[in-house]
Amino acid sequence: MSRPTLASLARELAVSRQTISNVLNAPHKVKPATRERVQAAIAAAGYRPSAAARQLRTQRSMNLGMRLFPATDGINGAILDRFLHALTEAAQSAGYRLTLFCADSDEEEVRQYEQLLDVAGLDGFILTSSKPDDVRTHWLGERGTPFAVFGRPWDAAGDVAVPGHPWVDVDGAAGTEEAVRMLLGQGHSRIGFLGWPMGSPVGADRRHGWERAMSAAGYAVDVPVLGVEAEDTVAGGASGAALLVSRGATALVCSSDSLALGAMEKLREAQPGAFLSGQPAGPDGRAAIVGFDDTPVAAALGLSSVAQPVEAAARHIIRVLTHELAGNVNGAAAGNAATNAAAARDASTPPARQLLLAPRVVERIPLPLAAPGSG
Amino acid sequence: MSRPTLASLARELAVSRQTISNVLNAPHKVKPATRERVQAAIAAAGYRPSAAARQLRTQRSMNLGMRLFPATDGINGAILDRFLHALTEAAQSAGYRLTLFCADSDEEEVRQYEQLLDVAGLDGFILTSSKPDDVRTHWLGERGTPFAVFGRPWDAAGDVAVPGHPWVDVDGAAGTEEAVRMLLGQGHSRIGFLGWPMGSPVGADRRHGWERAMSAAGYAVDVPVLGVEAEDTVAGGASGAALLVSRGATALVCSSDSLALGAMEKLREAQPGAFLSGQPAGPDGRAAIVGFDDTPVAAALGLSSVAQPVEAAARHIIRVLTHELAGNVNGAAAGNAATNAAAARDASTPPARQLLLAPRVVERIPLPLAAPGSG
DNA sequence: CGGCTCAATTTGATCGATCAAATTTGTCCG
DNA sequence: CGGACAAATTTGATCGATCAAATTGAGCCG
Repeated sequence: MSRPTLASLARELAVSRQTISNVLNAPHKVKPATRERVQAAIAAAGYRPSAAARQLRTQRSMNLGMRLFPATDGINGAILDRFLHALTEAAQSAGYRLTLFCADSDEEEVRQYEQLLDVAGLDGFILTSSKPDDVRTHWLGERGTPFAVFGRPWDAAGDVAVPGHPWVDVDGAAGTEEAVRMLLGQGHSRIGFLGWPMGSPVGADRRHGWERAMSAAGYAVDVPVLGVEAEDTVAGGASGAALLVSRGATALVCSSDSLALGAMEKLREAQPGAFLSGQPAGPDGRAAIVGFDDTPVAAALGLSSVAQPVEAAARHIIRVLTHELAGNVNGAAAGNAATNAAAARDASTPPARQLLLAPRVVERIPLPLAAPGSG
Repeated sequence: MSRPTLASLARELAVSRQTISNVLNAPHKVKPATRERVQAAIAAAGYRPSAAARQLRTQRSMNLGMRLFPATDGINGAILDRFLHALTEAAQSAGYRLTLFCADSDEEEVRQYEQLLDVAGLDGFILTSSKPDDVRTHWLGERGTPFAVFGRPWDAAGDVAVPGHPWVDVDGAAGTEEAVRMLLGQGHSRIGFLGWPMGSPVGADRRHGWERAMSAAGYAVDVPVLGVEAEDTVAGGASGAALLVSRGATALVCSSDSLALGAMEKLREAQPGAFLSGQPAGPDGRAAIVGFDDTPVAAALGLSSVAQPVEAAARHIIRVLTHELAGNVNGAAAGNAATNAAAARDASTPPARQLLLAPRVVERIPLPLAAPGSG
């Protein structure tokens, strides 16, 4: 026999379609006795309402969309895997499905929104890699389509703007700040920063944390000297690290694991054993290089790194988005600008529409095999 | 004004709904003059048929499902990014959408199939990581749901079984074979193999290619000695490499980039410069270690690696799946067991239902910064 | 007992497309 | 001119759910 429908189940049970529908969507409207009888029948028949029919009538698809970027890098892009998985899982347990799509540019992405809204009736979108003056958020905002962004909205000056749409981000500055504090605690004082070229708000944010921590520790004078820019590649990390070491740095905080990896490679040759295993200042062989993103490579090589809580970010994005979709539109009223996860956890209060999560530094001991004399 | 519908457009044009529908789905049934008039109106109004309404009537959702595995490793899992992106892109340009979902186990995955088929009416599934005696393919096969697998069906003995469902895979043995040939060409003869513990059909396949190439070159006698198993981690690679070197290996073919990375780290310490830069036999500083999967890490570190054509695999999976969905069910008749991409390219002939793609070895020169004297 | 209220349930219309069958239009030819 | 036959177009029913309004039933009270 084929899939049961409301009508077929209704006939079998000698009740009306609407009663069964109510059991599912408004149980309080149904007399307890009937409700239980119907519920039992639903379970027995394995009845599941058709999303298409439901969508046709209600104009809601229970479907969220997200653009999949091409895997450009891979070392840093590795956290996308984790983000996507957590997102899918969270959406799923909130009763939503996740639809992926591709686009070559932001304009193309907007065209896809339009199409997916018309054709598939998606209920909302999740955006990543927010940019200053983002055409996508403008379009969605004007149209009134619900969405949430992983990444702060950066205005043209690189500062945080407040356009009021939901977003979740990780506080990069707090991450590099903590990394510096860790290195200070290990006895380092000449701590360099290896960052991306100017122009990236994310990069500027991470650099800012380093500056703040250095200044707070009384090393403000070193900031102009020990901050270096390099292209975000392994080779860039190598040359940047060489420069920093020549300027007297004994420890490095990097904007990415690619850079950190390059630095590690370079320093391993330049000062075998000494630098890498933390000799100048750090006890018990701790690395004096800290990367960013805590990619699998860092874990594999024993490289310390700043870990972003991407799973928490993904879960919160879904929480905010589904909250808005549940009818709680807008919300300039409540729950803005939280700086910790507390507001995010409580299910009863509305989730923070803007949330900045703190990363944490994962401290690692470099692979023993990198130390001489073990082969 | 709101979204145009078939009815609203029909009223405007003074034709019937069905005529417009025919223009879209069966243009030949409409008189050219009318057709063009309608097409113009469709374009002008920006009309797009509602997928939900269409699905309700036709019972086809134009939606494919794929389970997203948790990012366990990341070094090796990195190719998933590329696969997923290519898959999404191919599905999109074939007019299909891609829905993701999560599951904790294969049984749970099957439960998700059931739910997604009932609720969302997915048209088919893409499976990854095929296993011997796969419950998922059994279930889908029995139920008659279309699907395609990235990965050969391995029977319980680890050999290829032929259950007739569509699959695409990469010929791992051919990859390791080519890697060995490359190393032979560089003058190496004692070429070791660093693989996973027994039990993985994929691992056995890769080892097999090494054995074959070694035997073909007249080094069959070395096979029992120079094949070593290690856990698929960087640490495992390090200890395995040490063992192989102690047995006289001068070059290594590995089952993964994780293993290769570990080997590289280890050998760099043990025989600085000499081994890594190919001194024993290879000229011009070529690496004597070859990894597998060509992950971003390998690229970053200048590690040679066997590259899987995952994009081509993804495109072919979509091609086969959509071909079946277009009504060409089954097909024990035509297009089986192709061993190259030729059959895959021709759009007129039916796509091969089973396709084994050849990987290629990406030869790299180790990072210059790893050579002494450059810092 | 009649009438009123409120809870529980049912009925008919609707969402936006396609299918199958009916109808209109057009062409050709005796 | 009329009739057969094919081409082009239209009509009514349908997919499977929800919405809004109508109906039935129970309980209460004067």
